[in-house]
Amino acid sequence: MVDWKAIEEKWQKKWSEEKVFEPQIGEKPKFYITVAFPYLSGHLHVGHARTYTIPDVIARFKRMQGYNVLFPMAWHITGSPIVGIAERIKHRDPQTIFVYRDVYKVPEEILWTFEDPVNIVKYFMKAAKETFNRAGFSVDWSREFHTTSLHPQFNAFITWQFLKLKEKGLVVKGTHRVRWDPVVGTPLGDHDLIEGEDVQILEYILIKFILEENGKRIYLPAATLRPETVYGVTNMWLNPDATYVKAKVNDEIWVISREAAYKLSFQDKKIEVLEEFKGEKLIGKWVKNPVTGDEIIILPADFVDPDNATGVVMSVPAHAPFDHAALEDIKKNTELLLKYDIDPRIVENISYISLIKLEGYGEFPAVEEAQKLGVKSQEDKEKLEQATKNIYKAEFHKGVFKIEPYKGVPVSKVKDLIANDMKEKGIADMMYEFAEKNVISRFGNRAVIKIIHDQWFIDYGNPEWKEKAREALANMKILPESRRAQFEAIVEWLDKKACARKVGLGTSLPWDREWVIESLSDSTIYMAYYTISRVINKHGIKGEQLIPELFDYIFLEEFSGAREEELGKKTGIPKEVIREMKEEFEYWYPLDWRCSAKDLIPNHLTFFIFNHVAIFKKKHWPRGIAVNGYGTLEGKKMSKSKGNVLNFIDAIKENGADVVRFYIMSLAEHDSDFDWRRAEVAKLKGQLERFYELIEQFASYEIREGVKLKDIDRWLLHRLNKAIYETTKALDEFRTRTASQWAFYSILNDLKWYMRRTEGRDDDAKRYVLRSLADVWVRLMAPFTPHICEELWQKLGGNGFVSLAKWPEPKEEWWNEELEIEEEYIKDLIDDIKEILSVAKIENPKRAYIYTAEDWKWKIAEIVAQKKDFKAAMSEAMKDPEMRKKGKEVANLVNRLIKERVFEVKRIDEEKALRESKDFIEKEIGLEIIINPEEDKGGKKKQAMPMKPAVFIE
RNA sequence: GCGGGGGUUGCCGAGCCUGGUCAAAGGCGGUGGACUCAAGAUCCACUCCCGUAGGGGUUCGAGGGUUCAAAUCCCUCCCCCCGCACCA
Repeated sequence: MVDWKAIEEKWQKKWSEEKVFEPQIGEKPKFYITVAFPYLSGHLHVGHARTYTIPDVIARFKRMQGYNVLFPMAWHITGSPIVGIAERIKHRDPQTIFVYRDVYKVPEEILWTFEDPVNIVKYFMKAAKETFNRAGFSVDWSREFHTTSLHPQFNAFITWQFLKLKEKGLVVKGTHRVRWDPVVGTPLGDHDLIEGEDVQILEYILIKFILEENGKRIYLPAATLRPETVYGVTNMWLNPDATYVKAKVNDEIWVISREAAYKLSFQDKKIEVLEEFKGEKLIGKWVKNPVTGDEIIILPADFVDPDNATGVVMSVPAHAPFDHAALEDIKKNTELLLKYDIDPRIVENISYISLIKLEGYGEFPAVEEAQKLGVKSQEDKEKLEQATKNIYKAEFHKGVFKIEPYKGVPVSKVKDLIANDMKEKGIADMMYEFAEKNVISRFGNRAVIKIIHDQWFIDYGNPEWKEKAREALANMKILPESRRAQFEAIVEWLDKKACARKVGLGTSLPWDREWVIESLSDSTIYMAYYTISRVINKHGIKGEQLIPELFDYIFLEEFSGAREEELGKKTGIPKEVIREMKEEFEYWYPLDWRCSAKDLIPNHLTFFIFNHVAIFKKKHWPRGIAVNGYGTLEGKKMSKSKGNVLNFIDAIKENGADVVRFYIMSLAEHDSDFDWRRAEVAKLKGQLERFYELIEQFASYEIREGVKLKDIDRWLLHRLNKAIYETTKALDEFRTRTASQWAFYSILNDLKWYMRRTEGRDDDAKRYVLRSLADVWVRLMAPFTPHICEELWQKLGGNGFVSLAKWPEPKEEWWNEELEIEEEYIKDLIDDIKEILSVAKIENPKRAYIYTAEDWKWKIAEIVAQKKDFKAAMSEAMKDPEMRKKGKEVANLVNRLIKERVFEVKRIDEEKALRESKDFIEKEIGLEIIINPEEDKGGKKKQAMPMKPAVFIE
């Protein structure tokens, strides 16, 4: 049995004592890799383990390749969730207590101290650090820090960052729409909602139809998502039973539903209700279309929902199935019309106005679609929904507008064009509305949409900035490369991003102290801070000493003794120390790799690019991003609220760090997800134990010089070379799964085969080969399973730490492609014979006769491989008089080889290979074999082809 | 709706970018065998269908197309997952 825990503790202690992972700047080429620091509202789980193990494996790999590697870590505690948790603990919220006591296993006496958010942060920072140490991460802890004003030095850095952004005009103030609790008076984030987290916010265009009343202008703002259809309005719809109001809206008089008046009061509208009445009051009146000037009649419609947008709807029956159905219904309903004193002939005479040319449809797509789906009346709501969806989609994507002045413009473009034109002329307004009704805050109130002012934004929409971000991205490596498209799309799409709020932990905006910089905005360039963090920690530099000018010098200016002198005086930091910081930054920057899980692509990782290009010189722009996928647990998504979580630390305690590391690395690659299965982990543990025992055994073998190797020995060394080559290639691209397959499984399988092939042998050659293999294998595995590899490296008598040992490289003299082909040849032959035995059901087989392809067949194969064409190959072959003698046979063979496209031929000595492996083949198939006898048994001889000998079994 | 990514043999998951060597890697599961007093572990074989000589047939979401040749390229359709911001 392997004592995982003892081995892990032993080596973790040694690494730490000897500061193996605390690089000093120097002459060696540097390699700087970071990973998104964790937000510490709880323990890390095995999904996180993936994100952090990848960069560690890469760091270890590059370190062994001779790079000076920096892999630092810090903690993110910015934001409101931790404050919210403290709040909920204080109020003894059962769900929160369940998560912290039962899922995260926080001891009771500590749990109650969590009423203070600072204690939560302290507890989980400590826990996370312990977890990372116990995972064997090669982190340089001398650079550790955490965010927010609780860390004055980092606070000073973020202050500097925001001053820079402000200076460049990239932080701006503006208005913004938010989900809002109208009772409590607070913005609502996703986690503040008990219902409706994913409800969209729609932007309705309000088109102000004009109602003349006693010579006064009153507006009926019809709400629509299709402003272009204003040209096809035939009538208006109001719900006769709903309550409407006449209200003073800013300086105009509007008629809207009572609900709309309430909602609009949050959207920059000063509302004063003058009068309330039922919709029926306006039925039968006439209003004027502000765009076309048409006079149209207001008709009654039950389907108009006063709780959606303004409750005022314009009717476009040619292009809106609902309007069409309702209009046809009402045409037949003379009784209803008479009730409102409307002359039925007026309605009868309403004619549809066609606006959009749509391929596959005639004048009135809505009418056709309704018919097609079998709509009988406006009561067929489901069918009408479907028809609306179909028409909307089709017209939007394929429709062409046909009314001047927009004739010929695609609907997808004309929509915004018309809306903007109307807004400019003051005949249209807009209104935000939820796509669904039930959006409920955690306080139990129905949310509204509010427009807030004075919000600070980072202006990612700035065109010059975008251009620089594009440039940086184009020059970066993205892994996997297939994610680049997403990055590009996000860069284009990003616009103003609110960067500060009034609650939570963080750094204050330097020019507006009541605002706290939010978490996605204070985590974009901290990789630069790591470079100087060691010096700051070492010399105990205080936050107030880190003045903006000092950061300017370190990060943005050229080396200057005079500046250092000057800044030394200003800050009280010795100028040598300032020089040290400057050197660290210049040495380590730019960052080589940024790692994170894929969920951060649309925000953090892209902000990371933007902020770097905004602040730093081009030579310091980041070089690469690698993203990874998530993890599930036994096929299910991990969810702490359901308790379905495996904490990283618990996984380590259960299985050992090396097992967990290797398991996670071997499961999935790049951005695909992995699934943690207990049974498989246990299996892997067994395999790694066997690995340990094998190496231990091989360690006792001496390497003797000058041993004579057999083919199969050299075969194994060749395969080992290949494993080295492929592992290295995979790790260069962060493909940990492929790498682990080559570094472990491939070698294990080859070793099994080798043992089978050499059963009974125990000689110097075998011992030499196995010992050589051990030496390589341990180093290939070291990035994945560093602890047991250190232990094994010691047993192998290696120098120093395996963590710092030289990464293996293929040995020129070990390559032997031919042997690999020969070995495949033997395997194939054994398979063939076994198949014959099973298919032919030969009774009592005694021996197998093997015939290899005659020399001329090889020659023909080589000619075909070269010529790749029947005629050319034949004429080449016929130059040889020997070949001419068997012209027909040659032609047949050439024909067949061409047909089968056997264009890659590497000649081996088949008979030699067979004789070398004769005993083995006989043992495997349980028959005597006779190689190339004189006699042509069973007339099979002629069937022999290159690489495929003929076989006859008797 | 917008944006990104997918649908592969019982399951998970490679391969598809650079068409042929793909019935399609690897793992899991399953079946049989070796070992063992036995179990476990380990090792070996098989695991789409058919087949008394190493072969043949039908597959890679659906339907078309390009090609001597397509899981791989093009078009159309269906289905699924993720993100859409002030939230870490």
